[in-house]
Amino acid sequence: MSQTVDRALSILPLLAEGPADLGQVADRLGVHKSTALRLLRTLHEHGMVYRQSDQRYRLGARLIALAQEAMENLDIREIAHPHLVRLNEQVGHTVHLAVYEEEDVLYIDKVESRYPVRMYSRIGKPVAITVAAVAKQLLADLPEAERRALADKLDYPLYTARSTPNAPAFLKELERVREQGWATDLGGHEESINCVAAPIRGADGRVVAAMSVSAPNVVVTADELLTLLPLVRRTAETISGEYSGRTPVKEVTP
Amino acid sequence: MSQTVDRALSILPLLAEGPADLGQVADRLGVHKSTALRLLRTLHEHGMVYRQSDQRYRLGARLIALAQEAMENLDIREIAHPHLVRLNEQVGHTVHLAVYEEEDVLYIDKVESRYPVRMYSRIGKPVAITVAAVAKQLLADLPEAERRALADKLDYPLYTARSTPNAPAFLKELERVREQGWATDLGGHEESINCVAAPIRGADGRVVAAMSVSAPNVVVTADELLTLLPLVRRTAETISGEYSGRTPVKEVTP
DNA sequence: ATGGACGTTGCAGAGAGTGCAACCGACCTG
DNA sequence: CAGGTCGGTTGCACTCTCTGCAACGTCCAT
Repeated sequence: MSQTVDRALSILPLLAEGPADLGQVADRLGVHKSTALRLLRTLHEHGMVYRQSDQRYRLGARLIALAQEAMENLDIREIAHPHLVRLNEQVGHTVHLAVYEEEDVLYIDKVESRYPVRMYSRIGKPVAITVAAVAKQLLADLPEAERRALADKLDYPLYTARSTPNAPAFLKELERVREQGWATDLGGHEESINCVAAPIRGADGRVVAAMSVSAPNVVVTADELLTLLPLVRRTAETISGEYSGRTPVKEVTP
Repeated sequence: MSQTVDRALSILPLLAEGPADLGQVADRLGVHKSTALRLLRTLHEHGMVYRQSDQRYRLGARLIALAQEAMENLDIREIAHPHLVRLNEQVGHTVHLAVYEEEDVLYIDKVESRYPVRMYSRIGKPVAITVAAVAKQLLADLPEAERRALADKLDYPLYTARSTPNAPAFLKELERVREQGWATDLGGHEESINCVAAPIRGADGRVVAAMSVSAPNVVVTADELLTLLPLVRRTAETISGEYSGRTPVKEVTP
């Protein structure tokens, strides 16, 4: 809608790939160097990009700090956190909280496994959308049309032999998740890692977030992990209650 | 430098404070509603802001994902990580890695304590710049003029009785850190938490990052923590060597 | 020296962004 | 249910801002 801002913002994902110099930025934007320079300068003033010692640009600290604030302000995160911790204390495995937002699924909270073998993931990191249990859980709740459109648009990388192979399979899986009210990922992302996920719903019944418990095969088998499902669902249910205001929470004097 | 982009970027920190509606954004920017609308639309297209169900805007998922990528691409982080993990295995306490960048100090990596009592901090979070050991370590290396200018500009919140109270005290402290080559925070941020930090230097000798070990009083006393100093410094030294290319690291075929 | 690569600056022209005013729809209120 | 208000949205004419160009400066390698 706004050309200048559009161009400036296009620089960011470009720099996210790695540092680039003025010429490279100008080329990839398809604008004159002087134009790119002015845009970069403005981004720089706001701390969104940083000029490293070799004069090349990379993403800046303010961007990271902003993202941090953005996450801390998500109230679902605040409400869910203590419950995630408690669940982690009970089961010992890694617990994740994720949200869906306009074609992205992001982990927004994580409590680390107490076992030495841990799963790699990071808060803020986009989730493997076609296979992760939380992603399935979140997408399963989209309106039919949106779900189909998204499924068609996605890539289906074969992380493992059990990864979701294509759109029809994905849609079928989402349908199942929708009906049963929980989701799994059994080695679809990493051969040896299984997850079970449950939905967190707002007052209107829509899924606002999803949480999951993940554990590697070497610690518990998939079957053993599934026995935790009732506990996971109950936790999600508790969080839903608190989030939607059904459960009275302690008042905070302003 | 570029008015439009400048305005658009100014919206982000504003939304970081919490969700806002169109009118509020327009007011705080000092522009007409229609202008604010167009800016927000552009930001929205890039996923930098998100329109929640009550029509208000908040920061979007793409911003968080971008920041994530930005951090993963910091090569100091990549190099340091295994060493931080190893140190954590040896001492058990929380290990942090932080960088300074244009008036911000950020944690860019963290390995959690293995003790149940943990320190609150988060990757990407701006550090308490006037008291944290890593912050002192990083600022101590700034050129004299810049250090003074920054010290004057900062606020000196009294987190505890031992917090750095003002600019002169801070500068004196930085001077000491500079000379001794390590830094501490003994209850200056949180009454019961102590940290020791050491610098990581690039090939030119400049400090590029700082690392620290933090532990609460209830686990080890400040004196006990200080006995770990040689180990911390040695680790920092090893990372410096690898980062500056003095230590040959395994080649990666392109 | 000399050429090239890269970043930077000043300028004039034009295209993009701006504010205005009117519109729309939702929501209250009398 | 008419009338008011409030918030978001749209079309338009004006003009201010951004753009690309060309020239310049600097550094490096030849």
